[in-house]
Amino acid sequence: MQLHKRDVVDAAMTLLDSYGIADLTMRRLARELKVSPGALYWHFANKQQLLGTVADRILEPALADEPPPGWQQCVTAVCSRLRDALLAYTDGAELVSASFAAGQSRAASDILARLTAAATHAGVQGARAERVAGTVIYYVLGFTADEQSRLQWDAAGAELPEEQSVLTEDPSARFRFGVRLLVDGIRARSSPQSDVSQKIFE
Amino acid sequence: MQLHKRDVVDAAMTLLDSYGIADLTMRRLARELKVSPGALYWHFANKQQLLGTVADRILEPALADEPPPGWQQCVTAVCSRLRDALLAYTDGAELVSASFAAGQSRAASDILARLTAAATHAGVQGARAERVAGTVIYYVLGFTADEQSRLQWDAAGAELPEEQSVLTEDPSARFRFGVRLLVDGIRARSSPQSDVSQKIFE
DNA sequence: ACCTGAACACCGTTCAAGT
DNA sequence: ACCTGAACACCGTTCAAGT
Repeated sequence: MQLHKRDVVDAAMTLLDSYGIADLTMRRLARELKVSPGALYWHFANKQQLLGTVADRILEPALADEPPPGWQQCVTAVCSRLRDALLAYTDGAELVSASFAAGQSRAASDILARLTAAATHAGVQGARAERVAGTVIYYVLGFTADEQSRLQWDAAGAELPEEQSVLTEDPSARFRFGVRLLVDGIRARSSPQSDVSQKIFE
Repeated sequence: MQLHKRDVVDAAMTLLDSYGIADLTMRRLARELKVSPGALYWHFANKQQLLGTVADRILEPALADEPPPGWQQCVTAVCSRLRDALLAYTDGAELVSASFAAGQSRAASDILARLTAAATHAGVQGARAERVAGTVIYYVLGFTADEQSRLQWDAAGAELPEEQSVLTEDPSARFRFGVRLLVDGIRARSSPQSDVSQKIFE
């Protein structure tokens, strides 16, 4: 029977979670679907576009329900749901990072929009709210990609060197710590009159 | 005459800056050096290791002189020198991000160490200082990779859509804004008695 | 409209064999 | 010690031709 976009993305998700991003190739995907490689190019313009669609699916659960009211709770919730969604698939963070950077994921843009709204609600003026949202996203993607690569390196055997132990212990706590750092920063940004750095840097 | 590690890295830097990371392949590099592809594997274990060495060279200017005293000035200086170093080569941010994530760049670790020292100096306790340093690095790499990709997309023709204009205007100011956000966060973290979020989140 | 088959122009890595 | 040549097992993408 006919090949649909949905089937392609389903197969891509399975491939990704089973073997990782390096094995998510157009040829491998075609083989799994028992079609010729060229068939995929009827449904997707190129690999980047396909990966963008995969990214959207990974991020779906992170967008499932409305974020809570109150900008701090909103930022915290959006970040932790984003991280959870990324961790749910092998190499999820790496794939979404790439698609976000390439501007190929609608879902990623939606998440950015929620963070921007939260920053505005926190009292950050106009265009600055977008910058705040960007800063937060960079952190979550960077942190989670790092966490996930260590996790997988770890799972694939081998004791960790002493030195790295502090970096792998309680990632959730380390993550929340960074989020709070950003929230504290936003609070300081949003009320310039109480902000010492204004004098120093501007 | 003999092929030395130095020559390989020199050629790699030229290739990177002229054609970007996608064209920095082992085979292309070998062709440029007029050797067989296999020759490179006498000097480097694999491509990842070679890219790590390239990352170290990109970061060299960022480590050239000691950071200023005073933790805020130190964080600000390390961040802006890091960004400058990354922007000096085509796809520099992307390459260094990958090598940093893979733990293949000594220079990247050195920069992390400087930020950790600054955080400690700011009064952040023990292991938390490393987390702060990580948060800052994720931001700088994420921001700069994004900035650079927009720059290059831009340079390669095509007017930008209205919507994206706010994201491309004055990147240096946007960058400093994010750094200040982090600095403000660090200040709040370092003096918990004056930190409202302690009550809310802990 | 949707897909096959085959081609094009590449990859990273290995390794016997040469000097 | 250092490098060649050739092979192995792949890539993404295109496109005439088929149904």
